[in-house]
Amino acid sequence: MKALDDRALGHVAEYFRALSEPLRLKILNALRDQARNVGELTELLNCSQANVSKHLATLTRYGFVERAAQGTSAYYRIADPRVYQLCDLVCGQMAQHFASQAQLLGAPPAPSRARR
Amino acid sequence: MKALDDRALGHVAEYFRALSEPLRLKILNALRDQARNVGELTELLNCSQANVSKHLATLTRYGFVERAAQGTSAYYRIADPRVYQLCDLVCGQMAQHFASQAQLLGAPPAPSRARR
DNA sequence: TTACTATATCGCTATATGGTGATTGTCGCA
DNA sequence: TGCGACAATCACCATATAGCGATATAGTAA
Repeated sequence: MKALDDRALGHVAEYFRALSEPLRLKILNALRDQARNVGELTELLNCSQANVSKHLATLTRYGFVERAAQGTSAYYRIADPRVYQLCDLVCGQMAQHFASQAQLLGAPPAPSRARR
Repeated sequence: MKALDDRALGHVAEYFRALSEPLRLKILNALRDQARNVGELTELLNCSQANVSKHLATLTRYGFVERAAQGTSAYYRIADPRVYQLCDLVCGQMAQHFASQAQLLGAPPAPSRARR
């Protein structure tokens, strides 16, 4: 990703946006170990079926999950487990960010250089 | 990220959202090799100064960049280079996603084992 | 057929936010 | 002091979208 043209960069932004909704992350988390159908997800996540379907459509469009019809049900499963690498990276970076913020707020001595 | 509570999950979503704007990605890309002030970024990215400032505020809030006042200027630099790891991961996953989509659409022979 | 279930989609509202121009605040210099 | 440059913020508009209830669609079984 040295010199990205605008088009590619827009795609990357869309990719991140697809992961920027708590409910979609919950869905990915619920599918971590097993495929589930819409009804199961609706119950697990405690929200409306329409909403789950809409978010599943988004996740499918970006290739995060795959759909498999089975009778009248639709089972979804993780299409690319590497999405969890992204989440793990973010978690690690967030942890460090929060730690440094806590240090800024709570550290009395303020050793090197403080304030933003 | 095994069992994330809602609070942490919301934070992860916010983190991804911060990276879901093309202009913010452009800024990060422009800061890849060197610190720049707001005026330079405004010219480089060919957009309004107010807009650049707003996005820089967002990037600062989430710890992606750091601000250093210097005279009347404000120089911004990458605070955590690991953000590029995220972008690289996304680029790789996107490339594969597009490749498989192209294969689904246009591939006649489907050589070894098709479809991811 | 008819009835039932499961999922996808539609229409809608409320909210969030990207973008802009104008304004404000701050710093450095004459 | 006043002036000019730079950056941050304000007020506003336009758009995107999460969420909801209602409806449409597809599969299954009687």
